Amino acid sequence: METALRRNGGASPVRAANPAKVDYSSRFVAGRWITTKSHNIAAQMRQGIYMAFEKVETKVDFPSQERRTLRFWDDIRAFDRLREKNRGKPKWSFLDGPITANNPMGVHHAWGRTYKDVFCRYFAATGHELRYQNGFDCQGLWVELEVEREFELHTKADIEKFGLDKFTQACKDRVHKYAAIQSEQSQRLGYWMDWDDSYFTMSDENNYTIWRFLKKCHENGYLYKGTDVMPWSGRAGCAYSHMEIAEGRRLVTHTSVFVRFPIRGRDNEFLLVWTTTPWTLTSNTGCAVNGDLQYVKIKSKRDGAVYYFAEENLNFQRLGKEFKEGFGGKPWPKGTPKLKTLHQIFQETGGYEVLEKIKGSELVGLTYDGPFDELPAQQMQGGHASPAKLIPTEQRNWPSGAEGHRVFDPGRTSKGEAYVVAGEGTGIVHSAPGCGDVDNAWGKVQKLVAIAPLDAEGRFIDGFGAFTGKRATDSETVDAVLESLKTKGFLVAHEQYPHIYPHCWRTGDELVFRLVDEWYISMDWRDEIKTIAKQVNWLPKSMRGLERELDWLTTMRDWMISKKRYWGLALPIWECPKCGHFDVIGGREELQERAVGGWDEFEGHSPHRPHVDAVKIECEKCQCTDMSRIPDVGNPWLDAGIVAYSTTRYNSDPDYWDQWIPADLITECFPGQFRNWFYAILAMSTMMELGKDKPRPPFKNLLGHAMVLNEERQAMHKSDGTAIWFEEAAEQIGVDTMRWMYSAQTSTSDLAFGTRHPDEHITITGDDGFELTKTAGGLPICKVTSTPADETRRRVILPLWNTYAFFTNYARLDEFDVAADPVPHADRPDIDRWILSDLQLLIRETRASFEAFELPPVCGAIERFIENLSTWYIRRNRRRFWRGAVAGDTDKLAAYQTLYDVLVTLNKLMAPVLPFVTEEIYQNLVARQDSDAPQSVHLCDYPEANDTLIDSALSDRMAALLRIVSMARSARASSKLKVRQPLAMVLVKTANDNERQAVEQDGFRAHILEELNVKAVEHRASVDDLISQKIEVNKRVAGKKFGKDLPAIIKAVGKMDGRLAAESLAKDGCVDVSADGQSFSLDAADISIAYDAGNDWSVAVDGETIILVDKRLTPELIHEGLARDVVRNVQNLRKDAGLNIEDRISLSIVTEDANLREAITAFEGYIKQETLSVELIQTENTNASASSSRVSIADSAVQLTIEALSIKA
RNA sequence: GGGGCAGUAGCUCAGUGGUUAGAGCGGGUGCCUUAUAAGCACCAAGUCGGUGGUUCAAUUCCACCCUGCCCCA
Repeated sequence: METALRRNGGASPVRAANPAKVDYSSRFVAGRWITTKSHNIAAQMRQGIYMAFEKVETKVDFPSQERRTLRFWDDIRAFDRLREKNRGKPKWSFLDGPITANNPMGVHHAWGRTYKDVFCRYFAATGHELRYQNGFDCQGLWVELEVEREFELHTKADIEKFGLDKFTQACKDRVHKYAAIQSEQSQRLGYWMDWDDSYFTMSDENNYTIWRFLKKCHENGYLYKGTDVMPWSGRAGCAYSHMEIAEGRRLVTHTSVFVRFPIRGRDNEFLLVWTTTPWTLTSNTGCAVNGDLQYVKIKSKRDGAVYYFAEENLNFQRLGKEFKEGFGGKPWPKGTPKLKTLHQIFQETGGYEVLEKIKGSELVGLTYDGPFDELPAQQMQGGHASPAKLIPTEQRNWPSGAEGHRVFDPGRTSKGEAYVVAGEGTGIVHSAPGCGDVDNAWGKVQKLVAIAPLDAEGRFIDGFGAFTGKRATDSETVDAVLESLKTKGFLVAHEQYPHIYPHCWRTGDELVFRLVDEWYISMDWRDEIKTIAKQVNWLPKSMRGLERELDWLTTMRDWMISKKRYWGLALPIWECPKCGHFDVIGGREELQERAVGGWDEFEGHSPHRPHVDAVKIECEKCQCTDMSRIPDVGNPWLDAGIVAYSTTRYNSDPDYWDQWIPADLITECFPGQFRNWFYAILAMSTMMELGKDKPRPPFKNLLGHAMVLNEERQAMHKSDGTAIWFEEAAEQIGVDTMRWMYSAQTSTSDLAFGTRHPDEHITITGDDGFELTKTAGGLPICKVTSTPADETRRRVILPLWNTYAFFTNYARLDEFDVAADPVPHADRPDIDRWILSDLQLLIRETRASFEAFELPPVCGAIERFIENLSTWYIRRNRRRFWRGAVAGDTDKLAAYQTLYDVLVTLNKLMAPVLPFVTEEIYQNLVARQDSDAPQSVHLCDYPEANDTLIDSALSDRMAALLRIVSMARSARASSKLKVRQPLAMVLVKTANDNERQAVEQDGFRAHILEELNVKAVEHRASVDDLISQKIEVNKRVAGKKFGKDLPAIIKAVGKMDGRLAAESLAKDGCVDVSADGQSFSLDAADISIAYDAGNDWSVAVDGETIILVDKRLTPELIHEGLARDVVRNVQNLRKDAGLNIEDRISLSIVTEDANLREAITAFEGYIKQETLSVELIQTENTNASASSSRVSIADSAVQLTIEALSIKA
């Protein structure tokens, strides 16, 4: 049952926090968020007021508007209605990867959550029933560590004193607290989920389904207990799996030592050994050499001691490259000296001589005195460990460490590479099977005992003399080891050695290596997982996800699933204290059946420590009734890996599971997940399917995305205050903008989101009375800047909004009726049919990209469309909207109907990505006009392309027109005549039929005339009679080629006929010139062709297209240009005076420039019409008023005065 | 040490065995505006990481090397 998933701890705090039931803003009234009465359209819609378009302001506080839209959705129960609408329709299954419920959301969480919401909205809009189940990841060390911090618990002993019951309850409480906060924040993002039905990985259902999985592993023989030397954190008190240590590698400097081991049976001869972890020398039992390697035998002059080590190491500059270049971007630590070569070390101590060179194989079999043979641990047969059972039975009669020290050759790896090589060390490797994983493996083969020196806290156990009780990683311990080595004559040299060393990724503790028993799942079934992985469509393609996952599956070791901690999955492994037999329990019922004690104590509790630990079962082998659960908890990736089964009622309702799995989509941030969630869910699902006829993958499509960085492209960290909290970004940037940023970003590229300014504490306020000074985590709100967000707003949100505002505000004035009979499509002008055609293409493209789970092309196509709409369609058609109302003006009606349809459809196309602003637009454009329309844009069907409206020939012609206009603008610009100055003529030598039609067809030509402010445009087959071509030498390129001959070549080229040269270049690709009696061939790189149209024409050339603009001015043209200057200045004045666009004015103009006065008189009608002037008075009196302005037109002083009249248009 | 990916303009990145290698941002200059905190046009000395090789032709294919990131050891 799904409900079982949130039964934990009885109460359901998420329900209580759910704003779908509680007024969104009221939660924050106490001290922070305050909401005033709504002014937006959505608010009016709630009251059922239908009327003409609401006036649209062009300056909008988008975050405030978003908050009001959230309330609107609550009020109309928009999400519930969407689910009702789609109930019973074909299923589309999204499976959520659980978010760690341990802290409030940061801005980086919003990327994946945007993807999730966008696809769910799209597939809902295309008529699918969805499961809207969000998930919280609850169990694991990260929660424990936060709880430890909260209650100031420093060690595992502290926790046990505190009480496991209390401790795990505190962990549950923390998870519930942050799950509630994250739910809240997600809703602010516009994430539509069933927030009452979130799953929690700590739920009974989730844990028992993992039990079932583990039992299946056991039944197949894949579960085993092993001992291994694992990276271990003394602070956290647990081993780290190989999956985890990668997270915490840091550059640190350790004291490394050169130590000499006296060879037994030889006088004054030593093995030279080197290590960066001197404390492990206490547990040395062997030395590894490479039998094929050349070794050297030298004699130190100081004391006559003889040393053996690899020949290559004598002069090897250790870390030479790192000293110069640093460690992968991290510089060599300051103050750490350059490392010495062995040659230097021996020279500095009196010099040495090389006695002979020998093969490594000659060293094999030598025995030696170890550096700490006096310790009891070194003298114990079979080695030493605590607890003693860590020593495998077969080893218990092996000779003690001190007795057994021996030189051996470990040979080669499975890939055929030698284990021991010369280089950083000495070619003789100190081996401590109790302190290293490779050493441990060698020891088993060589019969060298393991001495495991450390306890759970990383301290020396009994048997280590003065070291017992000391922490291995403390610097005093290192000093004590050095002192002891020195006293006993073992120390040759020590140094500061920088290297990348693993650390505990949570506590920062230096990891040590410790012999432990842990539980593993064998990976002998990795091929089965690969088969499942291959059934998944890994996206984006360029992530090469399948390859990366298969790579991991090939190389990964057995999966260590145990952790010696408290808060997590109780591993269902019961072990017999008498005979060592273990069994795995597959569920609660099975446990109850097998229980022979402790059930009462467990009954009524979730399967967590400590209560589940009380249950005892009977051993099938020895019939004792004392089998107890192992104290370990599970690896947290087990928790997240089972959700394809635990959240879909696999155990209780197989039909339900069958309908929803495989899921259509999962999507997560990919770095790390190939070996974490992606791996865990694939592996666990494979096991659950094992033995079925048709094993199914848990999901069909996997969409990954990269990481969020700060604007300097560096990782954001909570610790240094650079991580941006969700609400800081949401309320400063607006979530629509954020969602677009994430959706438009190439999925595989990290997003340089923005910068948090940790020292700039601010209060965010909104025009809805909103006030926010603290984050959900109680921290001060800091200023966030974001260039990509500003860019997105400028490029997408504002053009959309302003286009909408343009339409709406004119439609209001004109009382445009959306229900009017449509002007037949065939009767609409070219430009209308063009934008409608492009709109259909846009619909096709967005649908196709959504279906392919590719958001960047959706956003890219929409951005291009908005740009065309805003900078071409609207700009070209403005006058159709400005015209006064005339009965039967179908052209104007066509313009309104076209733009209306475009906006309404575009708005629906964008709704999944920008749910807020599209809702606002929809309410005004559609819902307000039509009481039968769906109440929300998110209840509308996604647009479908009308193929009959697609006219590709028209699109091609429009593209040709745009190219011609762009080129002509360029020609005009080079003429230095501003566009306000009308010109007589533009000539176009066209390159193809589309261009020719664009020039000659009325519907297109008119745009050229207006756009360029010219009186005529003509097509010409040739313009050779008007322009000349000039060839010039590209001196930089040609100079390198011709050297000293260049001056003569330049001279010769200057005399050439430009047209012939150009023809030659076009035909042969070169131009031949003779200079100084020599012949040179110039190619295209050596020369450039300039077009010179003389003084009368200005020219632009691109490929075959040539455009000429007539620069000759007549007095009439000059007058018209002046008149347009006047109009422009009056319009500015109108704007400054705050007049409405429809207000009439009285205009008076004072100037002494006779030419200007003449122009004004000649174009009086035009000026009055354009400026809505009822009267135009030219006087010589200066009558300054508020709406008066002195301007300069054609270098003459002019005073313009306007006065608003109360006459309406 | 092994494997993978990447290295192209100040920045972020497209792209290609074949004319003069592109886009956006940033910078500069000019223009336009009765929707737009906008917009438009133009301007730019790029060793296409390096060295060899294949080829008529290499930024593109091959080899080696350097650098960065990721994975594994």
